[in-house]
Amino acid sequence: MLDIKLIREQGETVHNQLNRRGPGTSADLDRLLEIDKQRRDALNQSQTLKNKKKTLSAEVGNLKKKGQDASGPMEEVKQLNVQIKEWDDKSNSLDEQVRSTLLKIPNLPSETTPDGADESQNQEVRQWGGKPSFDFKPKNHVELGETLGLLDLKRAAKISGARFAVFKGQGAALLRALIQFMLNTQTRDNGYEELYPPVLVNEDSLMGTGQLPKFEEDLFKLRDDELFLIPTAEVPVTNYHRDEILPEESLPVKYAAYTLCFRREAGSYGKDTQGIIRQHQFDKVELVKFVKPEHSYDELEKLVADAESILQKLNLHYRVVNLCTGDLGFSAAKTYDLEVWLPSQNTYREISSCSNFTDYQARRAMIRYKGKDGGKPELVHTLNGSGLAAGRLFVAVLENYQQADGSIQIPEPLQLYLNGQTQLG
RNA sequence: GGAGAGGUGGCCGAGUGGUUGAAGGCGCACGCUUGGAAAGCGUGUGUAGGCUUAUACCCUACCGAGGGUUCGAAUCCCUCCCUCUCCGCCA
Repeated sequence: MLDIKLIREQGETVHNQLNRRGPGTSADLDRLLEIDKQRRDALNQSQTLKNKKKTLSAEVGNLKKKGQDASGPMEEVKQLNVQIKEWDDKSNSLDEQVRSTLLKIPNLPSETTPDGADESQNQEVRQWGGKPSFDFKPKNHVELGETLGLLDLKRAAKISGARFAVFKGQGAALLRALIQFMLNTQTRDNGYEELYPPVLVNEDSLMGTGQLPKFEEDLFKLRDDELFLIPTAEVPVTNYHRDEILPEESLPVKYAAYTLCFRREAGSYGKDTQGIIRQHQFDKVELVKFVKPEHSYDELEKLVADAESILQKLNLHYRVVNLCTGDLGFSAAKTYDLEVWLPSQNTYREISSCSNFTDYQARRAMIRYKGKDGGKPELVHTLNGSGLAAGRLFVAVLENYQQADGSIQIPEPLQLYLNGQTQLG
C-alpha cells in the first residue's frame, strides 16, 4: 500500500511513477485525494464535537457529585451524540473507500527498474556458466522422467486432473534431495533461519502481502472455511511478523521456508501444458527478509546471490534478468528473475523471482522496527525470492544432466542426499 | 465436538460506571551517587489518526474485535475471534 501522505504531497510524481507500469494505472488518484479530503473534514468535525462532549460529561459528573441538577448538559450531550454519529458514519465510510482504493494501487517501480511493456523488454543483467553441449538430441523432462519411471503424469491426471504430478521412486527421492540440499545451503551457508509455516492462511495474511483483494482468482479457496491455500511461502512467512514492531538490532531478519505452493493458474490455459513446469501444486524453498529501508536494495543483490548459489553449486547455466515495469509484480518495486537453461526448449525458464517490496507490504501488514533509543517506529522493507522452485529445478537437473544412454548423472552436491548414488537409470 | 477459565501497556499485574492512557512492580533509557561497578535515589518510557515546518504543543481514538446501554464504559449487555485446562475424537 502506498502512503496516502506521499500521494497528497507528491501526487504528480506518484502519478508518473505508477504510469510507468502501463497507461491508466494511476487513474484513481484524483478521486482518491478528493475522498481523502472529505474524510479528514468529517473526522475533524467529529473530533471537535467529541471534545465538547467530553467537557460536558465531566460537568455532569461534577454537578451530580454536588447533588445539583444536571439535566441541561445531559440533554446537550444527547443532541451532540446524534451529530457525532453522523460525522463518524461519514468519516468511516470515506475511510473505507480510501483504504479499499489504496489496496488496489500497485507499488511504485524502482528507479532501477527498466521501462517496458511486457517480458520481451526485460533486461538481461548477467549470465553464469555455459550451455551444455550434447552430441545427441536432448530429450525433454517428460520423456526422461517417464522413461526412467521418475514421473507419472497420467496417473496424476486420474487422481487430481491436469497440472498435477506424481513423483515416483528415484524421482521422489531426487525431489526430496533437492529440497534438502536447498534448505541446508540457505540455512548453513547463507545465514537464514528455517521456518515451516502453515499452507492454509486467512484473508488478512493475503491482504498483507498483496495477493488480495485484487488477485483472488489466482488462489485456491476453501469452501467451508475462510482460508486459502498459499500460492507461495512469502505469504505465511512475511505475515509471521504482521502487526509487530521489531527491535532495530535484530535486522536484517532472514528466513528460509520450504512449503508446498498452490496456484489456480487461471488465465494460463494452453501455457506449458506438457510436463511439470506449470503445476497447481509445487514445492518451493522461499527466502524472506525484513530489513532497514536504507539497506533494501543491497539486500536484494545479496538475496539474488543466495538464490544463485544453488544453481552454481549444481553447475546449471542461467541468466539474471531485471524485470521491466510491464512485467513487474503488483507489490514489487524491483524484481530479478533467475532463468535456468533448458536444453529441450532451447531457452531460459524462470526458476526464481527475487523482489524488493520496499515498504509496500510492510505498510499493509504493519511491520515496523524501532531503535533502542526511542523514536517513532518505522516501516521495514520486505524482500523475498525463491531459493529455488524445486519442481523446475528437478526439470533443469534432468535435462541438463542427461546422458546419451538416457540416464541422468547426479550432480555431485546432491549425491550426499541420495545415499552416494551417482546416476539415475 | 462437550465442560470450564481467561484475553489490560515490552513483561507481570491492579482496576466492576465518573475526568484512568490506565495504580504497583519488573524491564529499559537518561541523570545523580562511585576510583569503577552493584545497590540506592531521581526523571522519563505505548500506538494510530488529526493539526503542524516539526518525531514540539494541542485534539481524537485505542484495555482481543465489532455492536449496544448510558450524560459518561477497561468496567454493564450482545455477537464474534483467540488462548489455556479437563473430557471425547484423531495423524
